[in-house]
Amino acid sequence: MKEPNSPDSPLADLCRQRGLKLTGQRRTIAFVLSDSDDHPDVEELYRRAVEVDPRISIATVYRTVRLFEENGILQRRDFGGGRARYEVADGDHGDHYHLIDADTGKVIEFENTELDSLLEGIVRQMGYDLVTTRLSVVGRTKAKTRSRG
Amino acid sequence: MKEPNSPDSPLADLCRQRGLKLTGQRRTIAFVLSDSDDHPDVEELYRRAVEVDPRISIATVYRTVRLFEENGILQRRDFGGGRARYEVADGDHGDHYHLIDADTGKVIEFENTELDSLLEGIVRQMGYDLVTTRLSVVGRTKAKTRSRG
DNA sequence: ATTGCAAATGATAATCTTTCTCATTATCAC
DNA sequence: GTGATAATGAGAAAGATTATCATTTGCAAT
Ligand SMILES: [Mn+2]
Ligand SMILES: [Mn+2]
Ligand SMILES: [Zn+2]
Ligand SMILES: [Zn+2]
Repeated sequence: MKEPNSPDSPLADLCRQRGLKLTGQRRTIAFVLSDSDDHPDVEELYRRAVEVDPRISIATVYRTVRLFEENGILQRRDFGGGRARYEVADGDHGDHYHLIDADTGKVIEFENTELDSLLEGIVRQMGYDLVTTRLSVVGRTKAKTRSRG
Repeated sequence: MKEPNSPDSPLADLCRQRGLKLTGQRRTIAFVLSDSDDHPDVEELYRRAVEVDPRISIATVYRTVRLFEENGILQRRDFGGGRARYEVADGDHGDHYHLIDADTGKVIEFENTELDSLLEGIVRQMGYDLVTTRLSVVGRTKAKTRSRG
């Protein structure tokens, strides 16, 4: 019986560094995540993982994203669609915010240091240390022809 | 049979203004909401409503918050606890943001016009009109004695 | 390479929040 | 007050996530 091995990936290495047991399923999910540059939910991750290795269950995908999130490898996002979405907590990708197109649902990332420090300052002034910022803005394209699309 | 009538409230008036049928249950829920200055979830609203009028079901609370939200009377909030929370969309209360205490879960409201216009500007510069801002920050009190609390 | 054991997996049940169904009841314009 | 219409209550159903448990696997020590 041939075992479909996924190639190693940056996330698989991270897995080892954290002392997590590197199973075939985790290698596959790590590979899929490293290969993604969007914000898939668990169902979508499951679809992509099955392409690479059919011996995987959605329960394991749920377990693995939770594990990865607890270990700082993944970030969970809530764009309000009922299901959580995930992206790699990448050091060089950097912290960023999300603009969601109200009509298409498309997610556009942006960074803004002025926003970073403004939020820092507001929270500090209220006597707190900033732990997490949960921010997404919904917008509609200005010059969009509406009403007969 | 005596029918426990809730007093009218600002929200009950809004109900009428929008042409919504003003049932006893809606009057009760409107009263409870007008009486609240926090961010209750549906279960909590249900508890408060039953105090006023036991002839109410949680299904109706769910239906009513949805109706009120669709009519701009309520705002739905997501503070990440799994259930939606609600507060009155009050004109004079004004738009505001939320700081959540990481240790206690307490929700602290704040306004900041600089943040308002910065977000406006960022979104406009990306070619969009700002529709909704979903922002909450999690913070931890600076001078809190941790680790043996 | 084999063994052994703790940990992970797959399949599915359970949980949790929210919505839906449908028979009954209440609102409101007349 | 009557009647058409919409709202309600109770519970089923849906959708997302977590828990259960028998089986399999990774991996450290032999
Ligand atoms: Mn949510
Ligand atoms: Mn079910
Ligand atoms: Zn992102
Ligand atoms: Zn508020």
